[in-house]
Amino acid sequence: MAISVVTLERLPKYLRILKKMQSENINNVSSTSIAKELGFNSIQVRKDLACVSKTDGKPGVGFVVNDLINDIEEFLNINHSRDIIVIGAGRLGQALMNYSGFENKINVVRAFDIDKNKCDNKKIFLMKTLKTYVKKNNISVAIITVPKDAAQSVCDEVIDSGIKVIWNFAPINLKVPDNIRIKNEDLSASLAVLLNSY
Amino acid sequence: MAISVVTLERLPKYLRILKKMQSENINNVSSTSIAKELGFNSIQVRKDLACVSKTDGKPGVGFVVNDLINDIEEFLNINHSRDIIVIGAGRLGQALMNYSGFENKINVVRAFDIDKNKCDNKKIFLMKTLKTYVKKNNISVAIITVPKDAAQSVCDEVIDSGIKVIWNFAPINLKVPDNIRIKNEDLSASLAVLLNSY
DNA sequence: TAGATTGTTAATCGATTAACAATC
DNA sequence: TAGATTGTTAATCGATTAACAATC
Repeated sequence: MAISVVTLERLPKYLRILKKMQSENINNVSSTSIAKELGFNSIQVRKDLACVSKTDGKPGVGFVVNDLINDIEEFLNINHSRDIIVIGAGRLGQALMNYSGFENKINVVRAFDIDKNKCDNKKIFLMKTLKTYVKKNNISVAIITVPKDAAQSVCDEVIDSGIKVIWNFAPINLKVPDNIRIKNEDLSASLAVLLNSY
Repeated sequence: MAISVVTLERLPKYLRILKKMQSENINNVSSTSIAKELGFNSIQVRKDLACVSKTDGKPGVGFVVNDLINDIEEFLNINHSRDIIVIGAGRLGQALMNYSGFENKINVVRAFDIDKNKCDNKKIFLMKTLKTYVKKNNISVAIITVPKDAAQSVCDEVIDSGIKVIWNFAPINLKVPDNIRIKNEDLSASLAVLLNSY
């Protein structure tokens, strides 16, 4: 069965803990200890790990930290390096270019913008060079951080350039064709939950 | 019964559509049309709206746009203005200070940072002035955008200043006492879902 | 061995969707 | 009236949690 979105969302959290343990030379880990660290249920952790790990955990011992890291990275498809780009070199775009929380092999390599002045920065380029760059370097993932009103037309342009996967931070629901994968990141939804949860 | 998190997350999306309609002088809206716009199921939309709207929709007609906006805003507790602050005036912190996607009444009024040089900006202040400001202005919500390694100690300091609700963007799971509400925003989890969903 | 932890099967819980009578 | 749309009740679906035998 295909993995569920909720499990997918938990995997990076496991990965973070496992890498911390790795850096502390801890060899084995139990689902109980991972669960405790994250405030999850240990059965849930075990079920999640069962979806991705190639070797079973050992009763009484737990899992091998290094193996688990490899298995999760392979499953998440982040065991090979991957270049992604940002459209819109405003503050948010630049923040994402420098974000330290993405997995090691994910590199936000370039931002594109219509503003010539922004292109002084070594990693920011003019929007009109987008299509050539995407084709030449086989980029498939783009993050959109342009202002709301520009977002849909920029999105169309990005798709035209050959991008297949879009992560949208503009506060608008972008419409894309069926063959394009999109996630509309909704910060106001996150805030709504935070302000109102129990 | 308490509202579910998933419903809570959908409400801001409805609000966005409704406000767009309001600006276009559309008076009535059906759950079907909202659902279509967002790619949701119309029964789901109706159920969600039933949780928050004070007056029933009219069969054959739908809901009154203006009323729905008021009801959702009241429910989400964003019908009165609310000041929130940012801790860490890096690119992400500044991006959030200028983000246009939050609801009107939510104002990110100030950022705090340990770097004196950043405080040239009119809205950025030294960290050591945090506690006084929070107490004096009765601030209850803070966004943390400091580097990962500083995050937990900054978080402790923020709690000590009197903040009750924390929205953490640093890529680490912050630990807080039971009486503090926290959301660890996990961008690498979002990316994991995007790269691997179906 | 005894204790810790595993994976699996079954039970529970909650969210989504379907069906449908009511009504503007 | 006929068509559109509502709110509610029941069915389905999937995720979480509980129970437990197996085993290191």
